[in-house]
Amino acid sequence: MDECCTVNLTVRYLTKKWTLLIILELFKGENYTRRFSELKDRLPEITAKVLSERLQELEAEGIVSKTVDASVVPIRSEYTLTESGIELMEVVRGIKYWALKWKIDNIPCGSQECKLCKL
Amino acid sequence: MDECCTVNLTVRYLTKKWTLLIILELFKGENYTRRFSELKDRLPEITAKVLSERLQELEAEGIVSKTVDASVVPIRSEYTLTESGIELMEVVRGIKYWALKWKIDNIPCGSQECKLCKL
DNA sequence: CCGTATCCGACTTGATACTG
DNA sequence: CAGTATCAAGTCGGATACGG
Repeated sequence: MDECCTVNLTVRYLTKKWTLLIILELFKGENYTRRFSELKDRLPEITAKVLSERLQELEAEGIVSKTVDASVVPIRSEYTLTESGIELMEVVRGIKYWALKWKIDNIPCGSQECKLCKL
Repeated sequence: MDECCTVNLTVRYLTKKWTLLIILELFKGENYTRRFSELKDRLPEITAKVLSERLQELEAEGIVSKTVDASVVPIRSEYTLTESGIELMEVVRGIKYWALKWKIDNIPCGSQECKLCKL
């Protein structure tokens, strides 16, 4: 599979755990931007370790860009969806529409808007 | 995360390794149907164990239906995409379009149609 | 505050072998 | 052909520690 096509490769990293949910959280931020701690707060069960790993992977793929303002204390770092990252939201929306159409009866938080888990 | 909403839960199992690629292979079969060995042949690096596990999960989710003809030797079993499964192709298409738009230069097999990996 | 590093246990996936 | 069993390897989660 190492020598396979782009689409296959793309499925591989987009479907890594947390990746799509991180993209969704960035999308919901002002200017498609969120800070590390904001992401961590909004994805309550992710660990700093995995969040850090995923953000680096997304940056390497050109899906997320990182800016650091070291002139302030404490340091302020922000992660922003790139143009390609924003377009990935179509994939997340596709999953959401499908889930709301076919799995709506399973919603434990009682809302199609998924307020509880901020989705 | 165990007590989270449907969309979140849906992302969780749709993004398990191989799941989307299995759905794609079924979609490409006649009548959205393929046999176990066909799937295995077309997903060259999947193991029988994982393929079996994923198909059972997809069946449990109502995405795939299974039919077995035990009257022939060897036994013939077929897996077919349900209506909801067919609609999941929109998600796969979304990923494919995105990949072809943003990652086209990385294609090692030299084809947008991904002939090498049957994608 | 924003991380990275490490260790470790748990869960997931992979490799191989082996049946009806 | 269509799987299952077993065991090894990889990935993820959780806690903790540490540095910019």
